Amino acid sequence: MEEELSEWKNSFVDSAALFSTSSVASGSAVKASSAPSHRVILHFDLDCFYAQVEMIRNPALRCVPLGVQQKYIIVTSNYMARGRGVTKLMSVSDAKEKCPELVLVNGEDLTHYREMSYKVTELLMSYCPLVERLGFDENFMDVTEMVEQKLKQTAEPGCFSFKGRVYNHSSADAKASDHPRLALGSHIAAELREAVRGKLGLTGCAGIATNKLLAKLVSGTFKPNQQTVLLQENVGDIMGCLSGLRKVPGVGHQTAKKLQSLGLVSVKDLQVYPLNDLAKQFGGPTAQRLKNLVLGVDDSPVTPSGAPQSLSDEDSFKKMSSTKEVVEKIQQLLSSLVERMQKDGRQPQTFRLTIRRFTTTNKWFSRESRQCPIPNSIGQKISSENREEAVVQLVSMAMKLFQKMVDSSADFHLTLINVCFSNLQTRGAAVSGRGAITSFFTQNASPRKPHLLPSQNQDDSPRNAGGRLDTQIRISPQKKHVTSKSSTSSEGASHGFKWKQDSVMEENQTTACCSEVSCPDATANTAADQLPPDVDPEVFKLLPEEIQKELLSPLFLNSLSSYHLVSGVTRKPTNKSSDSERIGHPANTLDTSNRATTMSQPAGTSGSHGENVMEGDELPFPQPSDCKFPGNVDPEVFSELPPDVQRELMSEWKQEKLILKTPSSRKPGGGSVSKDRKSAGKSSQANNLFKYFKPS
DNA sequence: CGGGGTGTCT
DNA sequence: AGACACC
Repeated sequence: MEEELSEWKNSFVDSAALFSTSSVASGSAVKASSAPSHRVILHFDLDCFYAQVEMIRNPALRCVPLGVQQKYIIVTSNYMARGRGVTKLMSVSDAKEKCPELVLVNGEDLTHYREMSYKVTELLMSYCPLVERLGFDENFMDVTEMVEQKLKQTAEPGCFSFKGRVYNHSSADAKASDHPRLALGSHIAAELREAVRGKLGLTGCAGIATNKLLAKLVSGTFKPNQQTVLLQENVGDIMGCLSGLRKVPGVGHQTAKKLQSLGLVSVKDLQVYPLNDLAKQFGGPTAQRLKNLVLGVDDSPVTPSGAPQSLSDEDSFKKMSSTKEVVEKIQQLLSSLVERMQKDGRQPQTFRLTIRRFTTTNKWFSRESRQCPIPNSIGQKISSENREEAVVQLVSMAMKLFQKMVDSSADFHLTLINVCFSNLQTRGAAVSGRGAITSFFTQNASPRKPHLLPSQNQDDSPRNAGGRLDTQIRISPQKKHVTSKSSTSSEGASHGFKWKQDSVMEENQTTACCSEVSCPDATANTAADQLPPDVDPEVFKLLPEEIQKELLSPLFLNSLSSYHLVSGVTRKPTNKSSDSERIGHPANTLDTSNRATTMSQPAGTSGSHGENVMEGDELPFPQPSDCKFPGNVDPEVFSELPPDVQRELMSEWKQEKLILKTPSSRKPGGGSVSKDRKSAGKSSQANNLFKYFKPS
C-alpha cells in the first residue's frame, strides 16, 4: 500500500478530483458536475492585530513605535517598533533596551480585540458564510462556490488575471488562464481586504490556495498588507522552504520534539520517512495526517465557527498563596465573565476552574482544572437581571472546586487562575423550573463538527465542495448560499447565522458530579460577623463551609499563623511608576495603565501607601464580634463562605491590619471589572446572539 | 509565556 | 471529566 502513495506523492496530489467520490450521481437534478475539482480557500491574517486596534483607538499611536504589553511581555508591536528590533513575544525589558522610545499600551483586557475580531469575521461572512476563525486575527474562508459561479459568468477565457502576488513567480509571468479559479479567488480576496480596510480600518494579508494549510502558509509570504496566490505547481517549493517541521501548521512543540527524537528535523525528512514507522509512534491516523501536511495536503474543511463555544477569563501572576486572594481573584474574574455571559445571551451549563501551580520545573504548563454543572437557578440569574447573586453563588461553587484541587491548609503557590463557562445553551424556551416534567427532547445536536464522512483522506476532498451545505448536518449558516454580496436583505444576509441550537431544557441535572457543589443557601452564617476584608460578604456566606472556616480560622489561630501567612507582606513598594497618562505626545509616553493583576490599586481604600486599611474605629486586634469587613466585603456573602474560608480570610485581614499591609482589595461593590461599557441598556433581555457581530 | 479559544484523546 | 496539543 505504500507504493501507491509514493507514486503520486510528489506531484500535485491535491487533485482528489480523480475520484469523484462525491457520490453525487444519485442526486436528483443535481448540480451535477458542479463539484469543483479543487477548492479555493482564502486565509486572512490581520497585521499586528492588537497594535492596529490600539492605533484605531488612539490615532496618536500611529506615528510612534508601539508595543502591546501583557504582563512582562510584548505580545505584538506595530511596524514602526518592529523596524527598531522589537519582535513578538519579546520581554518588555529587552524591548525597551532595543527601543527606548517604545510606547507601551496594556493589552491584557481583550475586550476591544475580541469585538473587532468578530466584526471582521462578520464582514467576511456577509460575503460567504463559510468562515472559520483561528484565534482573534485569522480567518479561513471557502470561496469555492463563489468562484464557480463567477467562472460560469465569465465569457472570455482569456480575461483572467491575478491580483496581488503569485508565489515564486517574479512578475506577471504566471498565466492566470491556467489557474482561473485561483485567479478569481485572488480578486475576491482583494475585494474582501478592501472591504475590511474600508469598513473597519484594518489591514491584513491574504493567502489564496487550494486548502487551508497552503492558504495559511502562503498568506505570510509577503508581509504587511499584501496577498499571495499559491499555484499547485509551487506546492513543493513552499513546503520545502520551511525552515523546520515546527513551521508546519499543525505541528506544535510536542509533535516537533517527538519527530526530532526520530531524527526528523526538516520537512524533507518527514516527507520521505516511512509511514509505517511513523505510525508506530503516532498511531495510524496521526501519522497519515502528518505525512499529508508536509506534502502540502490537507483535506480538512472550513468549518464555520459561529458563536464561541465557551467564554473564559483568566489572570496570571507571580504568586498567589492565600485563600483570601484566591477568593478575591475568582470573584473579580467571575464578575467580568458573568457580565460578558449576560451580553452573550446564552446560558452556560458548565463551569470550570483552572489553576496553574508554581513549580520550578515545568513551569509553563501543568494546568489543572475541575468542572461541574451549573444549577439552572444560577444560570437564570446570569442572564436575567441580577448578576450579582449569580456571581456570589458562582464564587461559592468555584471555591468548592478549588478545594478539590488545593489543600489550602498546606502551602500552595498559584500562578494563574481561569474561570470558564461552557456548554452554552441558547435560551428561548422556558427552562422547567421544577424537575417534574420529563421533557426530554433528545436534543441531539452537537452542532459543531459536521463529521466528515468516513474514509476519504489524503488529498483535498472535493466532497463537500459544491453541495456542502445541503448534505451536511452542520449548524448551517442559514440562507443557503448567499453568493452575491450586495446582501441587503436585512438580517439574514449580512449575518448569515442563526445558531439556533434547539433550546433545551433539561430538568434538573444538577446531580452529576459535584454533588455538593450546587446549591448555596444553606451554610448559614458561620461567622457572618467576622468577615475578612476584601471579601464580599455575599460571597463569603455562600462559600463552602470549609473555605469559610479557613478564611476565618487564623483569627483564632492568630499568633501562630502569623508566620506563613505573611507571604504577601513582602511586596515591594508600589511598583507602578507613572500613572497612566494617555499618550499625549508621541514619543515618550508609556502607558503603564496596568490593571494587571495582583497589584491593583483599590482607590477607595488606603491612599497610596497608607497605613490604614482600617476603618479608623478598629482595634489593633481582631474582635470577633465587631470585626469589620473591608469596604468591599459584603457581610452576607462572607457569611455564606465555608467556615474555614471565612477563618482564613479573617486571619489574613487581621494580618493586614496589624501589619499595615497593602490593601489588595477589590473595589467595593462586587468588583466589577470592565471599564465602562457605554451601553445604558438596562433592558437585560433582548439579548441577541449577534452581539458578537454587531457594531454595538 | 501573555490571554483567549478549539479540538482530540483518555 | 480532565489533560494535552495547537493556534
